[in-house]
Amino acid sequence: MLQPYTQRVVDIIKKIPEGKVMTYGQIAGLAGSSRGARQVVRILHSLSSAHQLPWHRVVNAKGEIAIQEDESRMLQRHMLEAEGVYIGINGMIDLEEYRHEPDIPPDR
DNA sequence: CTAATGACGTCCG
DNA sequence: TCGGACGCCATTA
Repeated sequence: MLQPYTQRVVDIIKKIPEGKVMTYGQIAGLAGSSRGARQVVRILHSLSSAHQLPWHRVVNAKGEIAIQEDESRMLQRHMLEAEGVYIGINGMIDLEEYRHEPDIPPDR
């Protein structure tokens, strides 16, 4: 069993639809800790492969791909473009257009 | 109990 | 506008 907070983060990430993205801070807030972005990072590191998580739909607050490692960074970019998410010349995604807004409000 | 981790966010010069 | 310092915090060791 996963810890409660971890479980909520996982559930939220799994609900991000194709062609949309969410930021770390946004996910953390919906899970109950608006400043828990770093937990989301840890979760992606430890559970992305085991839980069928669409990790590529998670980007930082600026709309950039957060990962530094080149291989995975390009992979993520391709995955997003394949879903119709256009990434600008500076590596920026237009959050106004692609950010996923769940109907459920943040509980904290 | 403390220390470390981490693909972040925000403030300030 | 940009980069660096610092804050943050659930979870694990």
